[in-house]
Amino acid sequence: MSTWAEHAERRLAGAGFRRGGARSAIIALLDAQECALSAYDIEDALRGERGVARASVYRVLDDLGGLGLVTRIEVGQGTARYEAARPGGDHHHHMVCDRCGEVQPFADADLERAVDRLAHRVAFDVAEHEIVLHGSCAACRR
Amino acid sequence: MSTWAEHAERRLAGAGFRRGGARSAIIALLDAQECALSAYDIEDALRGERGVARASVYRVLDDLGGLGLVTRIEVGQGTARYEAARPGGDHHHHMVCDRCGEVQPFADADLERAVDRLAHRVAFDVAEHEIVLHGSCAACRR
DNA sequence: TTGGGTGCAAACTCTTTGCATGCCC
DNA sequence: GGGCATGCAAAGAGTTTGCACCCAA
Repeated sequence: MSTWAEHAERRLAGAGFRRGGARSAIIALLDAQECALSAYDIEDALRGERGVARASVYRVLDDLGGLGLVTRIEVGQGTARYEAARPGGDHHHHMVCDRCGEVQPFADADLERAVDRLAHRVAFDVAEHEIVLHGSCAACRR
Repeated sequence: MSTWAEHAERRLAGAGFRRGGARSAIIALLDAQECALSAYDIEDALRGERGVARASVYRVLDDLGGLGLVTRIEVGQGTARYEAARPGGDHHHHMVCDRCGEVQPFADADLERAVDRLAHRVAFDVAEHEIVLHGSCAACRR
């Protein structure tokens, strides 16, 4: 058993990447999150401790994405979000509050089964799926 | 029984909008589509017959979206797509080929039921949902 | 020492906004 | 004639790229 950060660093090393301060900081940050962060969130969160250039944020996320270590989600509003792709059962999707922009994760086995069944029926080689619920969160609904 | 274009024009008039050539052209184009178009697709398709400025494309799509007449979908790649929201049973979702970018619609009653059941269980007022399958289309898979 | 990793700044893409003109009512 | 609809151009936001410097190997 090891953390996702360790797993990611190992995979990167195995893929021929060198180590780097910016990348390690981003990986550690992602590992500590419960839900997806935008590139700006990441840049902002790291501003204090060491600072990472925006370009590096995108480059690192792209590298991690290429190895399947992070998942990129689009919740609308034109900003992509990224989260650690932990191996094994943490598969989940997102609810987005269209008023305040909050993003909350949820998981539903029924839904996953329905997607799996569907994936076998279509003329598409389905590798991933993304489900986004839009609406109002408890605080905004009132 | 009437076309979606007529329906849309009527709703716009009812909401206090005036008529306009650019908007009618966009509405007619959307009505003729089977699947979602990007803003660029729309500008491009209309270039010959009358030409519509990019700004107008976005403004019209925004107006239509505000009245619930079009659905905006995000399939990744940072570009939004829009399609006519026809009242009644044409609810569907999309499969995106990550290699060639093709977007294909699909519908699945099982999936819809699972989403509906889920929507009742979560601490969110779910208004809409979007499901995107990523993978390879038949042509790219080979 | 070598080449990948990073920072900075500029470029790019998609989208929105400001303002002047034109058309619907 | 009045005011929304439209076109054009510039501004914004998010993301990508070019290039020089730095650091891991």
